[in-house]
Amino acid sequence: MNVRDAAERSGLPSKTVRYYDEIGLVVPDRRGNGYRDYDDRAVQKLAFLKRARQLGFSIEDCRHLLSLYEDKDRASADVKALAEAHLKEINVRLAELEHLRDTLKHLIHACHGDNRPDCPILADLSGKE
Amino acid sequence: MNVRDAAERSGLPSKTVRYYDEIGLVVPDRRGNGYRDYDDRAVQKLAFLKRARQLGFSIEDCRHLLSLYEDKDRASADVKALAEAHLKEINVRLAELEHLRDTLKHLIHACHGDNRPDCPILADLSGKE
DNA sequence: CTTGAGCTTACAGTTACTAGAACCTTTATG
DNA sequence: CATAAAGGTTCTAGTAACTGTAAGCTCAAG
Repeated sequence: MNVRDAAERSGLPSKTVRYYDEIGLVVPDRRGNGYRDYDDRAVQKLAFLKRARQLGFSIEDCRHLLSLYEDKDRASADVKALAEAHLKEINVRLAELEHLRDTLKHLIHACHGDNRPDCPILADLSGKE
Repeated sequence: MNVRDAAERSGLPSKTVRYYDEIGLVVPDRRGNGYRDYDDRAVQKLAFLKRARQLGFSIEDCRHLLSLYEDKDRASADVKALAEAHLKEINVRLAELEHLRDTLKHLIHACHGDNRPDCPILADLSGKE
């Protein structure tokens, strides 16, 4: 099937599907006219990628996951290790983001928000600590 | 003072300080030999930027904040609105990240992680739902 | 046969830097 | 005074993961 159909079935934009071909993630066959030709297996891989990307795995992680996915004899320990490393990163990002939110919340609360030029947000940003 | 000193005092890498000059965020004077020459005011602005970037404001937000910071007659309502919009984005990101973490946690827990090729993480990624 | 949709490639732009190369200036030392 | 190290300059390219745009080829329908 053509790229558009593969894109629709996998839920990705066609631009992205072409991009995944370009970087060698999912390389389709080509027809006589040069058009990409995706089969069901390729569409499955694209859908797999969409899900993995949504879960925040990087493209390189995805490449790895895809090869494990392809490999019937892969060890699930490999996959688990990858997922665990990823979870760790997510927890770090979460903590940072929460801290950031608290700081911002505090600043917004302290800011009167009227037309007086005195503003605690700017005061904090300028390093009043 | 030279770029290195300005960088050290503001807590930014000198590369970044030069970059901020290039994009017109903090443009220092130049000496006869072409060297950048930062004064205390410029260093203050750099430090301001560091803090604002740490809080997750984009460069364009920072440009806006900087002009408000410079403007003695700015309305703190403007700053507050910017901060509130930013907080909203952060909350969205937080919710997404939390959801992601829960999914991943669940998957890792369900994965036995030994050498058997059967792996629930890959099963989920392939769209078993 | 023409029109329009859909395919192709290639190149630029996005964000916020970072790395490296080639070259110039200043400062410290023998 | 010569020189070498340290630090300054600009420029280009690379990063992640696409997205947008343009020029041009192919195909299906009327």
